Amino acid sequence: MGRMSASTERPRSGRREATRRRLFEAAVDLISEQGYGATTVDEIAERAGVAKGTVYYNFGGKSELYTALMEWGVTRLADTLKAAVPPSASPGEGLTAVLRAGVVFIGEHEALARLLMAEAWRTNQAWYATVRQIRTEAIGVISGQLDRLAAEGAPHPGLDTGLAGSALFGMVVTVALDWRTLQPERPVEEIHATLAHMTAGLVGTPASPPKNV
Amino acid sequence: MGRMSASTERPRSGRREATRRRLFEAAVDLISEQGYGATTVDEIAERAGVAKGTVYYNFGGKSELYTALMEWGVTRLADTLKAAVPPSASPGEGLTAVLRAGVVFIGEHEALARLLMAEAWRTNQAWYATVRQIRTEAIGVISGQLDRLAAEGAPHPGLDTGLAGSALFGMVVTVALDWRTLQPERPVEEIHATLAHMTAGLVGTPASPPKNV
Amino acid sequence: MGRMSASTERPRSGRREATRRRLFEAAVDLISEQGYGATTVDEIAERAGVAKGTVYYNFGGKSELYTALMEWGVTRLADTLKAAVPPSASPGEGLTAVLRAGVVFIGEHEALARLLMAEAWRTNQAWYATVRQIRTEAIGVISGQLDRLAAEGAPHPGLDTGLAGSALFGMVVTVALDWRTLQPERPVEEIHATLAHMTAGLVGTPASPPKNV
Amino acid sequence: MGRMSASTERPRSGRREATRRRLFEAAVDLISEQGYGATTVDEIAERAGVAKGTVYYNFGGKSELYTALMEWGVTRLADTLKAAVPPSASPGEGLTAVLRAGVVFIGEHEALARLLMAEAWRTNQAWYATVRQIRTEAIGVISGQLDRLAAEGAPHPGLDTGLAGSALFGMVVTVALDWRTLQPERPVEEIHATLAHMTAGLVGTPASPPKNV
DNA sequence: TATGAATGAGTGTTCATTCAT
DNA sequence: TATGAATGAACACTCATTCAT
Repeated sequence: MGRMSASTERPRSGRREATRRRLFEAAVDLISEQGYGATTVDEIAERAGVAKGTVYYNFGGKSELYTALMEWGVTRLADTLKAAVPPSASPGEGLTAVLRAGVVFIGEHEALARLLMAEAWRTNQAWYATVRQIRTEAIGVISGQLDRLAAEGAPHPGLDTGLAGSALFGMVVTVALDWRTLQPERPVEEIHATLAHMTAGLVGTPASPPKNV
Repeated sequence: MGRMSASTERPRSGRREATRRRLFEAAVDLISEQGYGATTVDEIAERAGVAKGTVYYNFGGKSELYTALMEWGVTRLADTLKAAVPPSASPGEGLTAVLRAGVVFIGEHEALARLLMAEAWRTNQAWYATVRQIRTEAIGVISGQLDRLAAEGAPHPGLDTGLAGSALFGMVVTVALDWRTLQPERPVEEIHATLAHMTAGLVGTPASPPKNV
Repeated sequence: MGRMSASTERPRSGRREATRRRLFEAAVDLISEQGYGATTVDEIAERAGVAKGTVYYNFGGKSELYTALMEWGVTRLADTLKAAVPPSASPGEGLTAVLRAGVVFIGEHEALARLLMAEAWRTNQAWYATVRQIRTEAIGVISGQLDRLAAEGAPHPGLDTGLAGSALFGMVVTVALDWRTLQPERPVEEIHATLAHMTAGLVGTPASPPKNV
Repeated sequence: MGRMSASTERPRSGRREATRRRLFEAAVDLISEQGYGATTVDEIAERAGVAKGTVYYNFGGKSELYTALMEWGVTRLADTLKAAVPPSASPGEGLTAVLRAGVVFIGEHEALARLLMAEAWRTNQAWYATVRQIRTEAIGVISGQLDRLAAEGAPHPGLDTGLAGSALFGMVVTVALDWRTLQPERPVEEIHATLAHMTAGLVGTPASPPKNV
């Protein structure tokens, strides 16, 4: 937060909050398509339907807008993944659910996912810390399920669940983005099915006939 | 006399070819560290030890240099992966070998891998076609091994090997970059081992005995 | 709010219009002295007392500024010529008046006249259409008087008044510019007198005393 | 072709002279269309079919090439006009002949004529002196005929023949260029006829019957 | 006599940022 | 709370010129 001078937090999104949201949406679309450097503040303001100065009034600058954007978006991803695991789920079910939720989320927020991958390893950017931290959270949700599997004496005792979480995260994002970019007409179920095949060995599911779960 | 010969090829490397190579090397380093937008032509020329005009004389512009760079680099990746599969290898061995080669390559060419992921889904860039095409080649090598597995009646009959190839590609790049970025001190063998665990179900390897770690 | 109003017109001159005018004035002087290619945007901005970016904010680029300039200037020429013919004038008087007005205008706007001649037949320039069109207007005022003369059964029945207008236009501009460039100290009346001599045959005026013919 | 290094002037145009001529021709066309500033040495060399360095080897630089060009071209104009007056011609016939020769010359050397008008009043250019001097020569031929007319007690006793020569020169060039640019399909005779009409008053020709066409 | 790769000062243009309204 | 005219440092790019071959 941080603007807000005299009075306290105002929950109701007045004119200001609406402006910020419009700027967010304009920025995600443009930056994910063109990249941060190639997207101008003019473009963002124009697509949002406001004057250029308004960007500065509301966010202080281009990079602050971008950081806020990443924070906003990636938090939603982490929250979505966390919410995807039913409390009663078995570890295997939990893992499957998380991966499915990831695919669905990316299908609905392609732009954000593209940004996430583009910035994930660019360590010398101002917003790297933000991206990394929340990316870690997202991966943590996956690793959490792997830990539960391991605790149950799952197939691979010595598995490095941290690294494996990163692996599954990369797998999900890559598959989902390739799907949206190259074959957007395919039903999401086919994507899920492929991922289920890929992780069958981990989950301990008999590969071909997924009777249970 | 004096005009270009028929094709762009120029057999004698001579002065010009040497200059181009130096510019390539300077550009990969700088752009992968700083990003395309944040890298200036002046910097590239300076690191290559040539005058700025030489960049334009040889490549025509910044973006053309970048495109040539991507083509050059990503071709090397695809070639490396292709060379990684011994002719006599079983499908399972072949897949394992490809993934290992991918990790090794990325370990040695982080810069390139970062660029690859950053640009992979940025469809409106001038160089998108180049990146996509050669990325497809790289994934094709993986999918090829999966096809061989499938032909042998591997664990998952209905597997979409194209999508699965993309999944494994994303997994390998993500893991390898996370390794280099967050835990560069870990031995490469631990990375291989984790990937082996992840793909055990596919390869049909008895999951339990990962003796080599 | 905030976007452009319907047309490009902007009723309140305000700050912006003042800036544009200053840039115009700076540009005419500099370009007519040095030529378009030899005049830099920096120079124009400096003489106008604004920052370089302001040129781009207001005109979009150097060539657009130049086009606007030509349009502005040449429109003034055409307007001046049109206004020079008193409604009650005879055709002969009208023609004389137009030529006199042309000489006076050029005497006061050498810079513009030089540009006009320099660009008049440079057909592949961005601003050629503009120059040509308004030049045609100016010539049209002359041709109009010639038409009236012809209608009165003037000396030369078969005269191509369009071409003749072009001829007189070229004559006036050439004489006026040679005057300003080579003999600026001569009184304007001597220029008028010479032109009157030259056109005496057309106008049918007793050229002082045209005893014969 | 020979080597032949250390001999004296070679009147016969060897390889070198041919190269120079090709460069001349390329340069007139390009510069007259685009202007001096907008024409690059690369373009000139390419159109001439030689390497860029050859321009420097033969002329020393771009502006030297241009100066040589102007000198070459404008000398030809003056010579042509001088040659156009038969020794036996009356002053009136002589003037008519000069103007006709001017139109014909410009019809065949449009490019040169455009340059002449574009540079005629640009006093701060390196080649201004050249242009002015030879332009003066050309006008001198016209003024010469006017002087003869005046000496015969021609229609306008007090005529300033210097200024009048300039006027006729401008008239001829303007008409001829407008003809080539806007109505190139018209026969040259129509242009001559119009000019004859315009100068009828000077020449003392009975206006109505322009029998000679 | 000619070439063309290389140069680098100079220029047009962009764009994040400021600020008076 | 929002605007948009103005800014100027930074940048991509141009092109006349040089020189080793």
